[in-house]
Amino acid sequence: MGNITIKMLAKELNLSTAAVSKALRDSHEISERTKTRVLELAAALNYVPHPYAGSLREKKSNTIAVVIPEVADSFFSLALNGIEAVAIENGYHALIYLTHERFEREKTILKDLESGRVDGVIMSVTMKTNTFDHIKTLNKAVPMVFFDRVCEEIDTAKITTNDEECGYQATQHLIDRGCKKIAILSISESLSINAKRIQGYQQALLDSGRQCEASYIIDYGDDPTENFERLRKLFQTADRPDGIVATVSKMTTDIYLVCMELGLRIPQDLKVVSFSNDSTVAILNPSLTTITQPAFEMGKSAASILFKALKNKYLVLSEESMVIPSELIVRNSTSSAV
Amino acid sequence: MGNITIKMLAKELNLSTAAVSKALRDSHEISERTKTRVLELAAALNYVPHPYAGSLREKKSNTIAVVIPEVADSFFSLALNGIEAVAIENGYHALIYLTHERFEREKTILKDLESGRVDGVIMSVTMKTNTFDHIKTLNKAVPMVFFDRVCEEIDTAKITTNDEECGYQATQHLIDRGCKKIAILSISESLSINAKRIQGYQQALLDSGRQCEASYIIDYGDDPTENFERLRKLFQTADRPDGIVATVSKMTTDIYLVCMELGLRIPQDLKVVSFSNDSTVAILNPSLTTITQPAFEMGKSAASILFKALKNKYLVLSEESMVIPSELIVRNSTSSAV
DNA sequence: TTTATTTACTTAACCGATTAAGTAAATGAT
DNA sequence: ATCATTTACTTAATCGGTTAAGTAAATAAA
Repeated sequence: MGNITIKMLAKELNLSTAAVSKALRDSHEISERTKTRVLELAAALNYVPHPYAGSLREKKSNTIAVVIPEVADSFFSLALNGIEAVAIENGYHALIYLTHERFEREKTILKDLESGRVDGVIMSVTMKTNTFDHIKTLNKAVPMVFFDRVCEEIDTAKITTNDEECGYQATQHLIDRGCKKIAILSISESLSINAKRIQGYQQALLDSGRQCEASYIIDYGDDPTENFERLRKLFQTADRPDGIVATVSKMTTDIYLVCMELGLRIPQDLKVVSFSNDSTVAILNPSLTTITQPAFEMGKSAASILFKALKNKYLVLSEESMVIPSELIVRNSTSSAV
Repeated sequence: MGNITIKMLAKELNLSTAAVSKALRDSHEISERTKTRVLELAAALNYVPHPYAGSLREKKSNTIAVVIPEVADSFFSLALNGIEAVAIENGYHALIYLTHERFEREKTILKDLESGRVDGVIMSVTMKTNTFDHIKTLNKAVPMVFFDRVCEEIDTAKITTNDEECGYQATQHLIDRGCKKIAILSISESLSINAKRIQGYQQALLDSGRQCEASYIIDYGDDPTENFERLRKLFQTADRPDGIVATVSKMTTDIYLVCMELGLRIPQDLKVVSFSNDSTVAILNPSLTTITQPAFEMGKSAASILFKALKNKYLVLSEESMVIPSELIVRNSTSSAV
């Protein structure tokens, strides 16, 4: 587009581009008179410096990348809100990349980011990320901060919540409310947060003198119909669970719908706890007991730490990792007596 | 970061940077032997071209900006999904800017975008946008496409849904289900889509021989407590409505909560229709009758049209506007007999 | 055999900004 | 009055690519 450049300002004012550049940056080498002339013309012509010219020269893009699986998910959209807020504060721009849980896409995106397009990367890996060379390669070129779905193999800052403890808490809560057979829905083998939540679940069962039956750990995959069927089957067995932990928000809909279909009552026949950041949980029928993650704060912290690293290149990112606790919010889906 | 550049490849291969550049772009001026040598070294050293260098020369950033009020909102997050999908397909990158409904922020963002940072802009204005100079100025420099919250004053492509018709449909549906006193929650005076929804509401009332009472058009603002209070007051009057249309999703929670608090039963005492793209509406108590917008498709279309314009600079954007209809999905919040 | 053309490069300019180094004029110091 | 310093600029190099224009050598045409 035919935009105003420094060259055009210089010509108009009979100055060199260097003088104009320095005037705009308030250099002591330029007289007040000239500064005023430059600033006035720049304002009049609505001059906006071209960001890529400066970036090239300064080797600094003032841009970060956010690589996440999905944005139509309360957790990630809230986290993105937090990231963006901090980015703006720091005069940075945020490029967003959605992997849609596809490993190949993640690889392609990270490869592109090696180019110098961004100064730093904030990311949450896909459910399927099980090799890490692409991440290691990028991490050599650009500072990275992980949040939520972190990658243990990379030595950098990781913002997580207390997943294992939450798995424990959720399960313990169901035990406290009288559940005997507690199931858990698992999203991905390779995801560390998923593994931790399940570890917490197993520990809670063990601590209360129960056994962990593998058949109560249900895989929840990509295929919605299959997920639904799997739940329906589970809920129709003689040994059907009387308590269930959903490790991600979107599982909740299926649980409620299958219960409606089969005539199972929540919480009388089945008590439900879900990891969720949805604002509608309070008006579900019954309202849903949740483990609510500090999504916004996690995004904010991830971004803050990244900017700290960008300002201080001697910062050791791996020492900046933090764990922000989630909250168990008890509602009616786990009421004991009704 | 110390990345591989064309200069380094050139030195290593005893070639000029021009030769390397041409080899990488498969120019006929370069011999097969040399191309192979270049390509092999580039692959071995994991060369990724610096995007800003090319952008500067080509005056093309391969980046678009998405300016929206919020991302923690089902409509916008789904739309963003659609936009991003099309961007990737076209080899483009998406910069995201959130206005958080703040007019000043919108102005600052648009000003920055005049710089040449992006090749095009997709946007949905804030609730408060009531002057348009900042948009007009940007539109002179960069092609823009509006979606959902469009700006009538700007002559360019606008992707909307049939808002007026939907306001009519929602209201008519409540009339059909026997409602006598129908209220509507309004988000913003200046927002054209809001105005249209309310026009549809008024038309439906008129067409069925009723009067439109101003007291049934409720302003819903920024302050959550105030919104809640206003609803509570409305529902406590002798003349309280027996039907209500929520023009945005987040109002639903308040309606349900106020009803719970006051012991009003949905749908017996109050029937509710909401504009919403939330996936949880089916498991609310009672499940919520919605006008569901084609959010993903709107995002996709907006992006497709923008890229069409980027490929063909003679395209007249204002002729590409389109209206994608929403869908009334009847659920239990508007059941007539119970 | 001589000239024309093609091949396979290199040189140099450019995109828009920044900045180190150079310079002429004005001011200050001795 | 002379040299030193400061002021207020300009020139030129740079970031990492792309490309128009130039060129030497090889091949083809007359």
